[in-house]
Amino acid sequence: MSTIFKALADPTRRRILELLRRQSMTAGALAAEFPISGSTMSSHFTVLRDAHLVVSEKQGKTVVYHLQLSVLEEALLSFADLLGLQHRATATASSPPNPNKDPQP
Amino acid sequence: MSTIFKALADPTRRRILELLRRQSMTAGALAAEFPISGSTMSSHFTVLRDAHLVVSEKQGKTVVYHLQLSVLEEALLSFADLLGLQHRATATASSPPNPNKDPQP
DNA sequence: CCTTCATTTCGATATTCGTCAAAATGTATT
DNA sequence: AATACATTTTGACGAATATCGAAATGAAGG
Repeated sequence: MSTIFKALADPTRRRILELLRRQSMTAGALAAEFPISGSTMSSHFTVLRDAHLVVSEKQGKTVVYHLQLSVLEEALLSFADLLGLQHRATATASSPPNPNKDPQP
Repeated sequence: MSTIFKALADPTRRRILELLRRQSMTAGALAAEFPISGSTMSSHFTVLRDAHLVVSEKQGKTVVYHLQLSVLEEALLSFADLLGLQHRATATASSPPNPNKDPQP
């Protein structure tokens, strides 16, 4: 729980998640979106990976990062429960506005 | 946003919120629930106050802390929106299990 | 094989964080 | 006023964090 909130506590990392919701991206493509060094980005990726908010997939020369929306969802939900926040059916795996690949077969 | 997530990133602070949901409590009563010093507790209170997750009310010799559930709710909700998480009617101000005072007149 | 490209790891540094004990500040009560 | 109590502020410390540039690793491609 702390791991997740700690991961969410940094604006760069929240923005990374936001970008990854639209589409999975390579480390390089993500890094290009921020004015910080690649090595710093890499450590942000590590934090997000450790929190299981993203997974990485090596694809030849590059590394693609995927958002794990369900993990975030679960965490937020169980925290909300802890505090007695109401919520009805925080639907799992709702399709993002424009999914990664497979443009609607 | 960062302020809130940062506040939530510490287990002691999350537990404080949890306790305050059941009932508003004085600084001392809260401190008694944790194995850490009063001064440390005080700085946790400051973090929570800065995030507007609690408000403090001076009552004579003591200070009573109140949870601001709506703020937490709003933050979680708008973050969920940002990530496109579904949610239906995260009802505001649902009465806690056993409200602070006024035992059901 | 050697180079190039993508990413991560490694030190290094500055800042923030959680913690404590001691001191300071209020607020009653005597 | 002097004392006692509740809380906060201060100053100190070690651990963790965000950041960088340089070096290391790994995968194609020539």
